[in-house]
Amino acid sequence: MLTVSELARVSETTPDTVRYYTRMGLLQPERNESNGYRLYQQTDAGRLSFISQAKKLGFTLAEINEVLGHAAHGQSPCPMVREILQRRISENRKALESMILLQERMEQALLQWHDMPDGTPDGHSVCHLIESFSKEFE
Amino acid sequence: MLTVSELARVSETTPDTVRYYTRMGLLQPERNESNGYRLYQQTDAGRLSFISQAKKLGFTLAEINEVLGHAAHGQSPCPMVREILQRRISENRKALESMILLQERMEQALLQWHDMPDGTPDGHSVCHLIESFSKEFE
DNA sequence: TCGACGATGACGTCGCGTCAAGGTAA
DNA sequence: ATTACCTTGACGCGACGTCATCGTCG
Repeated sequence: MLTVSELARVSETTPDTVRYYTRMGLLQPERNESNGYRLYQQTDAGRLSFISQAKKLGFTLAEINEVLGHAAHGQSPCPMVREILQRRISENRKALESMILLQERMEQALLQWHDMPDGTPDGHSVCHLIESFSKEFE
Repeated sequence: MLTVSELARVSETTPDTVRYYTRMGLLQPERNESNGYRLYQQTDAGRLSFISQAKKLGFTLAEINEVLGHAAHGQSPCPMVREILQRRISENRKALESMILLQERMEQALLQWHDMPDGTPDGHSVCHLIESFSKEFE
């Protein structure tokens, strides 16, 4: 039986994270009745490593929790796992595209600003760099 | 003088967002003393459009607030604006790289799983798809 | 006795969205 | 009287991190 920080150590994570996963229901330790300490089994280390692998594949904790729940009922979680990954891939593709657009906008702005002077704010303008750049889109 | 939703309409945003920006100090409306309603000036529409342009350039609301603060003191916010954008560009580059790595991991996993059957969970395994994939890294 | 560990609970991150309970305007 | 608007305040998101205050272990 392992305490929070023992489990954290063998799993290369932090006690705070172990407590957080426990709060979210991903780990269900027993309790030492005399002092209330959480007590984990050796198999929880495997569970934790499963969790971090799934996170590396882009799964959210809520999704991992579902997967673990299905597995605990003896049902194969594999079809669900495939679906989640499909969904995450298309979501991520969209997010990537908009981040790339942002990056291009930012780099283009810096380039444009290269030869522009700084200005002093007046009633009409806050920062002409940003304002001039915004007119590109109109 | 404009109410929240009037300002929201001319600025193509929502009343909730206007109230949020106000709460964050980005807008400082007067108040109608008789009913407490927020009252914005026409120039706040320009301020709001400045805010959304800056957001499109990757600025956070906190940063925009700083920029507006400098401008209000008559100081040129332009040098700060250049620095922030530089910083944001390198941060974004790192984020992009890790998202691309994630995307590659996810796509590789789906490919590998294509010819693998679903499994039933036992004591040693939750979902062999995820577990088999994790072994790639060891 | 002391320092490292444990517990719970609450609050911070970011940019809003949403909900409730009520007052106001036309 | 109805409906659309306004107010404040609180809570939700995701995945923890951190802090306070306290009890426990070796």
